Order: sequence, then C-alpha cells, then structure tokens
Amino acid sequence: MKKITIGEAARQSGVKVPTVRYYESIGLLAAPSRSEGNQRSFEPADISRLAFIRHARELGFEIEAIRTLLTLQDDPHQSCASADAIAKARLVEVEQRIRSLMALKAELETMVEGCGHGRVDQCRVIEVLADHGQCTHPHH
Amino acid sequence: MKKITIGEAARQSGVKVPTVRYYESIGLLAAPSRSEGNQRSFEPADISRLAFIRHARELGFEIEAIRTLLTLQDDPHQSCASADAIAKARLVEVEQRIRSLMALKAELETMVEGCGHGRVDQCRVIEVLADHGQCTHPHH
DNA sequence: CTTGCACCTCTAGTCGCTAGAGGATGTAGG
DNA sequence: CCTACATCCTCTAGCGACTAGAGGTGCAAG
Repeated sequence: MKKITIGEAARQSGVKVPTVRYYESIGLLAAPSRSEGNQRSFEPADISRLAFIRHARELGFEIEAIRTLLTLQDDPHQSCASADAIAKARLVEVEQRIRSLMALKAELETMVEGCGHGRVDQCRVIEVLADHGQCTHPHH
Repeated sequence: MKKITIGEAARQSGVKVPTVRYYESIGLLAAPSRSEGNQRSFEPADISRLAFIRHARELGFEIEAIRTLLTLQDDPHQSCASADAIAKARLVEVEQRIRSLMALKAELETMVEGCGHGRVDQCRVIEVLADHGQCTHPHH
C-alpha cells in the first residue's frame, strides 16, 4: 500500500488539511495510522469518508446529522428510515429558507429601487430599515 | 421623561435583553444613562435604533454593515451611495444563496424520492452522498 | 547538506449571540 | 416596614464549524 499523506487526502477529498484534523478530533473520522515520523497515513476508505462528509456539508447537513448518516453507512443492513428522515428534514429546512430568502429579496429590491441616489435623508434603504411598518412583504 | 428599563426596551424593539447589552458592548448602541441603582435607562431614540438593528439583522445584514448603515443614518446629509451599495451587495448575496438552495432542494428531492425505504445498502440518500458524481445538478 | 515545503501539536480567534453563576435593585402586597 | 419575587447587574464560558498562527519536526530534491 502506498501511504496517503494528509495533504494528498485533502486534495483528493476536497476537504482542507486543518479540517481533516478537526474531523478526526471530533471523532467523525477514525484516527489513521502514523508513519515512523508521526505523520498521518490515510487509507483510500478515509478519502471516501471525507468526500462523503464534504458533500453532506455542502448540502447543509449539520455535523451531528452527518455522524448519524455515517453510522448508517457503516452498517448497510440497517433500515434507511433514519437517513430518509434526516434528508426529508433537511429538505423542509431548505424549502423554508428559500421562501424566507425570496421575501427578503423582494424587500431588498424595493429598497434598492426606491433609492434616489441622493442624500441619506431621502434614502429609502435607510428609511425602510428604520421603519419596519414600511415593509411590503410580511416575512420576519 | 419616563425611564425605559432594558426589559421595556427589549419588549418594544423585539431585541432580547442580553442582546441589547451585547450591542452596547460592541458599540452599536451608545451606553445609556444609569439610574441611581446602576440600572440602564434608555431613551425612545434607543428603541428606534434597536428596531433598526433588528430589522437589518432579519434582512441578513452583518453587524459591520449595520454599523456603517447606522453612521449613515446618524448623518442625513451624507450621500446615500454607501447605503445603496451595501443593500445591493446584500441583494446579490441573497440571490446567489437562493440559486444555490434551489439546486440543493432539487438534489435533496431526488435523494428522497429515490429512497425505496428499504435497507441502507439500497438507499439512494446514502449513495448519492457517498458519490458526488451522481449529482444531477451541478452546484457546489 | 541545505533549502524549503509539508507535516505535527496546541491555543486562540471568528460571528452573533446565549446560558449560567452569583449578586444587587425595584416594586407590589401584606 | 418587611418580604417576596421579578428584573436588573457583571462576568465568564459556551455554541457550531471551522480558521489562523506560533513554534517545532519530518522529508525529499538538488
């Protein structure tokens, strides 16, 4: 077996070097074996695991959710109901966040459009911020 | 003048009591005068300022952006170009975030739909997470 | 053999709060 | 006036998920 350094692992998985060490420190990744000079030596399986974590993080899953997903992955005979539930919960979160951001976007657009590019005392941006009652879109 | 306690200020502005103290500590809100017994005594203007901050936070502006917006509000003769720029930048951020979340939503939906509710080794949720190449939507 | 990069551990910082300890003040009822 | 109780005070530490930096060691190429 060729030894995979932490730098290689980082490059291949797309996770930064300090983040790899961080994941090890919180027990998301098993501590790898070490070289004679005390340097980490990873296995290909570790790269896959790191890629899994990275992808899940990109999808916005929290570390604790990922921890659960990883234990599910480690034991393929389990029911995937938990994985399904976690993904569904995340989907609901994302949908809510999108709705909220759309309302936000509308309000920011109104603010920016209303700005006459003059002085602050006529600025709609400042004005709207100061007076929530001027919000056209009920969101927050 | 009637004295406004921190609790009243919090209730009227919708900012929590510890958060009001936090805003004071970071200099976003001027330190108010104190009662004989060392308790904070706010002015109506402080309530407006807190409401402004809260609204801006709800719109996702960062504290440093709010600090700038507040100094602009404090001097109404300035050009509102900065306020305009800050709001526009925030708008761009929000639009980007929405796009990214939409892609995410699509991917999560594919994952959840593909789940046969069986065992983990057939679970599309786990599978897609493990292999980024299966992503139908190029986003991250 | 030296240069220089990659690696090691450890601590502290980021952002925007939030929680809790331990004590002082203010107010309403008896 | 006394007591109960809510509210206030300061201070420190914690959250999530890293990121930055100090100060030192390993290793491979020229």
